[in-house]
Amino acid sequence: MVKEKRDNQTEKAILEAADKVFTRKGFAAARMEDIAKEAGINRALLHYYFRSKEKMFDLIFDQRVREFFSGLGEIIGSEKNLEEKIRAIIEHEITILIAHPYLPIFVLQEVNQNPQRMLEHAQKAGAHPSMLLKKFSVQVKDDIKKQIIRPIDPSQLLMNIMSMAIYPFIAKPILKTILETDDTGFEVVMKRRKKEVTEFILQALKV
Amino acid sequence: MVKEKRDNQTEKAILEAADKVFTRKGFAAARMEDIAKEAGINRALLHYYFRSKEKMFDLIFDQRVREFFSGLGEIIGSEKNLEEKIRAIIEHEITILIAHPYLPIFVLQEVNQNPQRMLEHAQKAGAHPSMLLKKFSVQVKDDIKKQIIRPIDPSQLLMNIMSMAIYPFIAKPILKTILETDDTGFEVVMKRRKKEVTEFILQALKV
DNA sequence: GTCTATAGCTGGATAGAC
DNA sequence: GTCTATCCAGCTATAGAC
Repeated sequence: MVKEKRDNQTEKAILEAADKVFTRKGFAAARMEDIAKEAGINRALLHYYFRSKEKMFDLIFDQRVREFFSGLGEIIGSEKNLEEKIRAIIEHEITILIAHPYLPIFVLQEVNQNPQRMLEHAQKAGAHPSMLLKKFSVQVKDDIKKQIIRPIDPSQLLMNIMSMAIYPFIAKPILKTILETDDTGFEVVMKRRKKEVTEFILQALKV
Repeated sequence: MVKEKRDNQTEKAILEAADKVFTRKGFAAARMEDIAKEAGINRALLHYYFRSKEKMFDLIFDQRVREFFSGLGEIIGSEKNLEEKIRAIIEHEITILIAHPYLPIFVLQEVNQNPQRMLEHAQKAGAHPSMLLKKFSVQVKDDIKKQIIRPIDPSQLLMNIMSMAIYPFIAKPILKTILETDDTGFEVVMKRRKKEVTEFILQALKV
């Protein structure tokens, strides 16, 4: 089967447009027309390149899930000590989310509607999520025993770390109101947040 | 204009069904047919009672936004000291969210798609959100000056509190996988979380 | 490879019988 | 007040010209 050669430029434009529209609106509210307009082409061409809305979405979603979980596995699996890992996770998560503020609400919204799908995507993406916690737990318990940190449930600690890094981006519109600021100001607050959250966690763990 | 008497039973059933479907799927993905089936009636009757999908949604959404912000204002406005307020906020938020786990993802998803709307609803609901932060800030700064707690940016502290209370419910499907548990187990973890998070925060604030 | 035109379906809303 | 039947807009997807 010979495949016709495609204009890479168009394909790329479509993917970018699809990403924009899907991440902002979610699957159900996104319209093929929106994507076409964003890409500067017409609807028919979308189908020519990607056949169906679902197929397009799966491509984007898969990529975004990887991004959402990216790095976390490597950091937890690395040889760093606990404090270094906490620093690295916060730094990594917030940096990614400043660049892609719509990422968590998009992924979590779709995951909530179809928990099944996430598992498939996560497995394709590599590491099984429950392994993350196991590795993390061992190290935390070890540090507790050595009295490097005070006693704490490792899963609760991991939840705390992820919560403080990710939630503000999900609540962004609310926070912009509360903080009386705009996108630029929000970004400044999030940058400052890296240091603030790290300190907060380390303080909470002191023996 | 005489209004015909309506069967309260049906209206209530519809509202319950609408709530279920809207909170699980969001506005765009929800179908009137889904709601009708859930309520054990047909589509036409939905329109008879609530005229349009949007009107139904607004009713539900308004109620849910109130619920989402409920209590927070009273707690922050109360005469409690900071530690008591932190304890009360965590207790209150997690208790509500155990009863309505879909609440945050629903509200935040819709708010992200239409930030305008939230402002209207929030104002109808009473207190303007930025006043919350101002009140909280005064108290935090005061406690810092008195050396009751260590120095910290009040908005970052408020974000930390809200993040740790709310985020796990948004990430519930992911957490269920990571923790290798089901709905019941998740609830147990969240109940334990009340104490864990409160301690975590108070530790982090120690001078 | 890209466009216009249109088929075909889904889902919100209304009319009208009971 | 509740149902069946139907309308109509909006959307995905395809056919076919260029």
